[in-house]
Amino acid sequence: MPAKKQFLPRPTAAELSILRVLWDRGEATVREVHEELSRYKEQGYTTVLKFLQIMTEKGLVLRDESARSHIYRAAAPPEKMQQSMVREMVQKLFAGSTQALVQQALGSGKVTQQEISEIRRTLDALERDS
Amino acid sequence: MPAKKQFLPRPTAAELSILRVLWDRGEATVREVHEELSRYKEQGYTTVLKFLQIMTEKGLVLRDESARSHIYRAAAPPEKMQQSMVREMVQKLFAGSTQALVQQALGSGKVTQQEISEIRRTLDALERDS
DNA sequence: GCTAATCTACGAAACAATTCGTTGATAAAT
DNA sequence: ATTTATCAACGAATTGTTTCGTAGATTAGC
Repeated sequence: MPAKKQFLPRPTAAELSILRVLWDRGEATVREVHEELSRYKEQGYTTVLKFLQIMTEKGLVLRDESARSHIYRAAAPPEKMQQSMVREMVQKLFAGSTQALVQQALGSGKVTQQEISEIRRTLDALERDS
Repeated sequence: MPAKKQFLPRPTAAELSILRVLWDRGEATVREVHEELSRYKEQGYTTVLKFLQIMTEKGLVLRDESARSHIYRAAAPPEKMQQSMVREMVQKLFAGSTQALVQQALGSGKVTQQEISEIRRTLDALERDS
């Protein structure tokens, strides 16, 4: 039995772009990931293959080897990765203040009226729980 | 005259930890930065020196060489860096949705009652401006 | 069956990030 | 004035990231 990794390693930039494809499609072969990424960036097939092999070792993706074309999927859902990376950013860049991050994001990003309402509802729920 | 960098490069993890010290203190010598970082991580003096030299070349910090001990300060205020890095994270990890980032942050980080109120005021202000 | 195409695995090159030893210069202490 | 401490500069070793060429195996097409 292979040892399960206890916590997801932080993906590099290139690894993250691959994870996005997998999250999007659910699962994919090397060829499918490569075709998707090629739309944005010139990249060799074996480059993508190598990354997926490395990511398998790191525990970032899972591989189904039953067919000749191995099928990959992300080891964790996007929410888990988002949580982990947001947390890291709050610690390292916002001195631990979640609020500071939220204010920064709201101040510099586009947010629709409807999204504002949704955020309000989240704040309501947060208050109720405390 | 040295060419001014048009946009701040993204700092690496190690560079970011140095920037935090500089933002905290306003300015510092290599020794001061080194002493501060040594509290958390064993690190050689010349390692910190090297980083500050590299960061000077990259345009991340500014150096006053008038005294024997050069004095460094961050080239940009923390807000600028936060904005730039939050934007990148929204694009690469939240499919461009600022709201998704905000929801994720609120859901997993500690936020006090008072901070919630402040965020509400920010939302109010956002609505007025649109 | 033979040839093409497609796939994984391997290795290594190219590049970037991190670390620190050594050197020579300057200043401080004696 | 001589020794000692402190400093910036440099170069290089080490490690991590990104890239892809080549080889060998397997499948598909003829």
